[in-house]
Amino acid sequence: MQQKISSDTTRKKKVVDLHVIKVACNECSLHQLCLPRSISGTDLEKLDDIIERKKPLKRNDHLFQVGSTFQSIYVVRSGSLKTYSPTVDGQEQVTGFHLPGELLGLDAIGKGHHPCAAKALEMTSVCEVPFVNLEKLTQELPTLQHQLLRLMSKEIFDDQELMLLLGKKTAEARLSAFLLSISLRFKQRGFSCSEFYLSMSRNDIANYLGLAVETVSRMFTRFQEDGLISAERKHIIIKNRDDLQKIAGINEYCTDQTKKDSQAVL
Amino acid sequence: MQQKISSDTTRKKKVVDLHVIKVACNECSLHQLCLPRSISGTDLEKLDDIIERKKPLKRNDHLFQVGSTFQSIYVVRSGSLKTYSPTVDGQEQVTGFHLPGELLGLDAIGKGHHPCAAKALEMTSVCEVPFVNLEKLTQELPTLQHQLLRLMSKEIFDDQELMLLLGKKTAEARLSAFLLSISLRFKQRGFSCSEFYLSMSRNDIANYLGLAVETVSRMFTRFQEDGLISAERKHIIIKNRDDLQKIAGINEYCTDQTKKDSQAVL
DNA sequence: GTATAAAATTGATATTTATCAATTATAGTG
DNA sequence: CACTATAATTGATAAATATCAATTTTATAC
Repeated sequence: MQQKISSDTTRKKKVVDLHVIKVACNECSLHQLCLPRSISGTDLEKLDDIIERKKPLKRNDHLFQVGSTFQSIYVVRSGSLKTYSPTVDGQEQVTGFHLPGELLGLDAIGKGHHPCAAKALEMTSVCEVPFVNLEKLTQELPTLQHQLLRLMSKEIFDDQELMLLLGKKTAEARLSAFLLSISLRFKQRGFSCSEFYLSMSRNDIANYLGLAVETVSRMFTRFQEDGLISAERKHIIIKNRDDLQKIAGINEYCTDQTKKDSQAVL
Repeated sequence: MQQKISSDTTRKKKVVDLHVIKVACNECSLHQLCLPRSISGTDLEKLDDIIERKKPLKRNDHLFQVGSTFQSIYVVRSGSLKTYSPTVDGQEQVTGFHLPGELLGLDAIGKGHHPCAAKALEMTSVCEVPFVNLEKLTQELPTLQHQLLRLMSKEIFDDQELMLLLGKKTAEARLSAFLLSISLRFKQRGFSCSEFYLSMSRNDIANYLGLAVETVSRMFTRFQEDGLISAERKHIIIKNRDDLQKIAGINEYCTDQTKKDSQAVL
């Protein structure tokens, strides 16, 4: 239960680190966690004190393996990762994609080890937050605890939205819901929601959606023919969001704020 | 942010309630939350103080509606519920089933309102835990906070297992994974894992798994013909767990503890 | 740059699953 | 108990998707 991580004495001075984090984490989901409005200067230093920067991961590097002991939660700073579980027949099943500002490892707190592996899809850097330290700190800072609970709740909420996605019957409904989901997540981090790069392969997408690669490829082609999107390899442009939403057949993923609000009411 | 619930003065005496809860919650997931080993007698009273018993729900009664403001998390004491979201075309999509000892409402903490509705599948009773009180109490009791985080993490973990289920390609893989999942959950609560009653309709199952009702029905028939299960209406007997697991094609849901352990190691 | 490997696309076919329609079984109600 | 509505099953057919095979494109290594 002792953490070796914070015994690292070669770390740069707090103040400098903090400054960098403050700037870079502007659109990060940990932003709320790291820098609640009400937090005081000394509290902020305490929090900064427990956050580590991992050295960047290269494509296909693992952030953690299946079954590895849980020590920290991670926030994607840049790049992206996929999480996956091994299946009986030696294949892997992709369980999620993690974009900048999103969290990894929350599913491991309960059991003490990671139920899935996390692999970088491209050059990726993450922040590491040793959990024992974070938990200790939440006892001192009630706002921090509240933020942590909110973030975990959001994770549960997001997972359930993805279950809605995977519960869809047709391949086109799944793929369009997937694309809208990615689009929304980019938007939430301050990126364009109508134009973005998919870092994951068609194979990963197919695996994740429970479809054959060929089907996914054909759907991409069809969506292009129908003028719904432009897909140049990994470069995606959403050209007709409305129709995509109709195909997805769910009101969960709409980026239109008015719709989202009306949905929230009863 | 004020809670009207605890202003109820007609509630029975603490000590009596506590006793009942202690006995009945033996196999409840809130057991860990309610009654951590290290908790002292007075702390226990404090905790008991914030737990409410709702009056039992009849079949098709709602525990909460979509969009209703979040106030409490709930634990299923007996019976069962389904959660579902409305889709654009006026249909509903089932997002989960909740068996005795399982939690509801954790997905609502972040946004402050319930993203899905919860409806009783049969006569059902739940415990209600007003969240502001719980959160306040965790500040006093570090063990309680730890348990709460563990439970939320477990929820995330469970959701991801279900995503594995829904990501499966074939109908038979989905249904067998579903049955094994239910079986495991019953086992975890101390019920039989080889014989149980499904409280949800075939329609709900199909909806949840992203399949047509007819397909689900046919799969039930096929599984019976193959001697995998016995399905007399809602009464299910698992007759050949090994083959079911092969069909499910994943090692996540195995109830065999040895397999589970070996899986945990890298 | 070329060679090689990996990823993505496309086509043809077989399998699976949804849909439509009808029947049977079950549960709820007066 | 009969009556009604709902749920579940079964069969036939159409539609969707997986699989197999081949090709093209892109990425990576040398």
